[in-house]
Amino acid sequence: MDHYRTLLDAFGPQHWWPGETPLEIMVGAVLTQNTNWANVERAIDNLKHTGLLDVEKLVKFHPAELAERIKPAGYFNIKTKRLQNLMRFVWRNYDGDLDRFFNQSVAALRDQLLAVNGIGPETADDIVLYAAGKPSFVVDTYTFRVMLRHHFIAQDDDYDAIKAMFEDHLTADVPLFNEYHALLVAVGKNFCKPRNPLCAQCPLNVYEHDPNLPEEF
DNA sequence: TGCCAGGCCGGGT
DNA sequence: ACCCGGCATGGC
Repeated sequence: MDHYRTLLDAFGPQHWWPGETPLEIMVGAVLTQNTNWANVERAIDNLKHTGLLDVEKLVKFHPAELAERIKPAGYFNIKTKRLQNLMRFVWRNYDGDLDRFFNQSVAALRDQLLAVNGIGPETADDIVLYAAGKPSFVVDTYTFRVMLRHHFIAQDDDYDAIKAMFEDHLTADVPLFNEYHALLVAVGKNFCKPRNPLCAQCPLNVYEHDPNLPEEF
């Protein structure tokens, strides 16, 4: 918790998620899988400007045409399938009504998301936290790297173990989970880079970088 | 120019 | 139960 305070003081509020509506956030969560956010924004802009940011339209749009729109985000064929899988789930089970979809417990919502092919733990948590506004802590590669570099986790700790570490030590507060994850990404981008750790300048400079870690960590 | 970016799935051991 | 290749664009 004091680390949270340290990061907030160092970086300031991050104002995540960088998307406006719940639907836009869901789309962004799928498109950003292993992908630079700048590329995702181009893809989302293409969808916006052609009026495709709509559950029913995304379900019914021709896959090849949709793939063309989201091309800048990379992996466009597989992401077309994943996006349409997700939209089809909401369309069939909730008539495309996101408020109804989100109106259930965190655990139930997360489980439903995970059952959609193409939605893994991070994408599910992105959607639960940032689109639905429910407290589910998000773990991503930045989180993993920052935590490992600071010896807060072991190299073989899995997603759920890391997620549990945060959730066990924090109150289930949406603005806190929101900001904390965004701040960890800021640390990762600025100081905990692979092959180029800038530990000495990092606000979390509480350790000596371990040269025995694999370079990508 | 090669490496990287807010993962996940499916097939092979 | 792991492990690994595949998926693809744009920026530095």
